[in-house]
Amino acid sequence: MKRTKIKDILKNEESGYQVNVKGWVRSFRNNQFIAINDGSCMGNIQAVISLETDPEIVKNITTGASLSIDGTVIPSLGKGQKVEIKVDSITILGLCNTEEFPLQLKNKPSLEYLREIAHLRFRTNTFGAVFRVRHTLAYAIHKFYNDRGFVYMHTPIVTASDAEGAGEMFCVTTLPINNPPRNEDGEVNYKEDFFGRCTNLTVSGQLEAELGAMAFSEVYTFGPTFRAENSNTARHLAEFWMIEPEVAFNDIVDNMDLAEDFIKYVIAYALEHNREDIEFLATRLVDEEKQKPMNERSEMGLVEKLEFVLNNSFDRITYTEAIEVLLNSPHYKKKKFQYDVKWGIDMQSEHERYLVEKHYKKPVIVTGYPKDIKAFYMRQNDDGKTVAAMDILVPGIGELVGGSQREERLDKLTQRMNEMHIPTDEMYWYLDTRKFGTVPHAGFGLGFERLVLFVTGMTNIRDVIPFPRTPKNAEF
RNA sequence: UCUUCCUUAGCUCAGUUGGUUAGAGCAUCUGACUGUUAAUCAGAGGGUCCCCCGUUCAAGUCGGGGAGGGAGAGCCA
Repeated sequence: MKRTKIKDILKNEESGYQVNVKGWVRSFRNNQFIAINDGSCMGNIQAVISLETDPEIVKNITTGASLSIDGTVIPSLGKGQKVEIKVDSITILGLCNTEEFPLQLKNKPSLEYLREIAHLRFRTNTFGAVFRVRHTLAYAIHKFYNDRGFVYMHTPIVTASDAEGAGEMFCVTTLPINNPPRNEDGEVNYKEDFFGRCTNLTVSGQLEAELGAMAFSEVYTFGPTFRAENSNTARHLAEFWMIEPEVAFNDIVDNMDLAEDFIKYVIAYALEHNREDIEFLATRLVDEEKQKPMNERSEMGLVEKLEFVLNNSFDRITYTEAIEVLLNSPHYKKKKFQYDVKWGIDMQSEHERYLVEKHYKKPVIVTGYPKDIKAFYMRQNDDGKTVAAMDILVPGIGELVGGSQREERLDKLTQRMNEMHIPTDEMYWYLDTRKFGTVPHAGFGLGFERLVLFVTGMTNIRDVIPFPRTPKNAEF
């Protein structure tokens, strides 16, 4: 018989038909009641076996074992579920030795412990929900851009471009690490390396995406990026996924509109299609926050927070206004900021958090940053001091999006590159876009895992990517 | 990389002023159980108290060093 997904049985609530179900045992009670989960949804189906079932089989129905069950869907005789399966025949597909199985669901294992058994943690309610939501968000991202006529562009993972200077990079080489070939001056001779030059894992697909935008008008990338920074925080990974749309003919305001529409679209899509998972994560969050003192708990539940974001427009302020808000804040006057506030600073997390969590209490888009704290490719404003950059700051996460209108004027761009000591000769291919039919254009980058954090209410980024890569950790 | 907290049974945690044989709940094992919902009931087994060095008659407990983890910070997405 063809397998039926548990999600479909639970959803249509009908009874009186034969099914085959396959999945893993979540619990087995009273020698009769098997709670089976196949990952298709949060819920388990209850399969009821007869007390005359072969004791050899009953013995092997243990938490974690995999089963195939044939039976009839009937209205449940007990409370707690509408339908259940009356089992006709049962096959153990894979045994699970309970003495060795490290996942004891009844103990509510900590997230930290589950991280150590990341290969098994998908079998918990929490991680099941997180990774179903992650999938839905990824799908919604492609759907959003596809529906708007964007071309999904695959930018390279291995790159020779180190121009952006967006942090430390991982070197990609096939040279022997102990004894690499060297030039006369003692430097490693990359001419003998696989690509004939020094190559790295990409830190961003933006520059390549700009090349695509100069032909397709609107493109986006969605792929892995790598940073070899020694950052040990709940918001950083060495390997993470980033979405980077790039749109020709867009200015900074179009860019903000796109980013806001995009974020709202994917949140709405997840709320619609993974309501049950998000509601479970919401109760999980409430439980977790019970450990915290009152003043550190969230004011809104997870679902309310997401709906609030959907139903309110993001506040849009300039960097200059943001600094004024900070300078006029009671927090500043009581000298509660650790870092000084004045025009020209690169705002610290404490400043961003104050703006977004205490002052505006919703997502905020900050534009017009000082040019000296931003990248070379951002378009210079007429004031000569600021650039058309935009960051979207979100409660609990900080910077979710960073983007800008790009500098499309060749002379201004090369001048800025020279000032910042970026080699224009190596970047000829990038500058060619400005030489041959340049147009105003804009784009942004959104860290996928930070989006997943926001939507799931999880607080550590290692818990929203299946196999996190962080300093000193690449197991599994 | 910095600050700070933590590390005791498979998991989550108690452990008093340094003092006999280190405890609990859950999990596991054995048995019971014809409607359970984190099933329940009875019994049993289970410890390199993170590692090293030191103080002491005596260290899970005190001191120093190291490792691992959490939270915050820097950098950023």
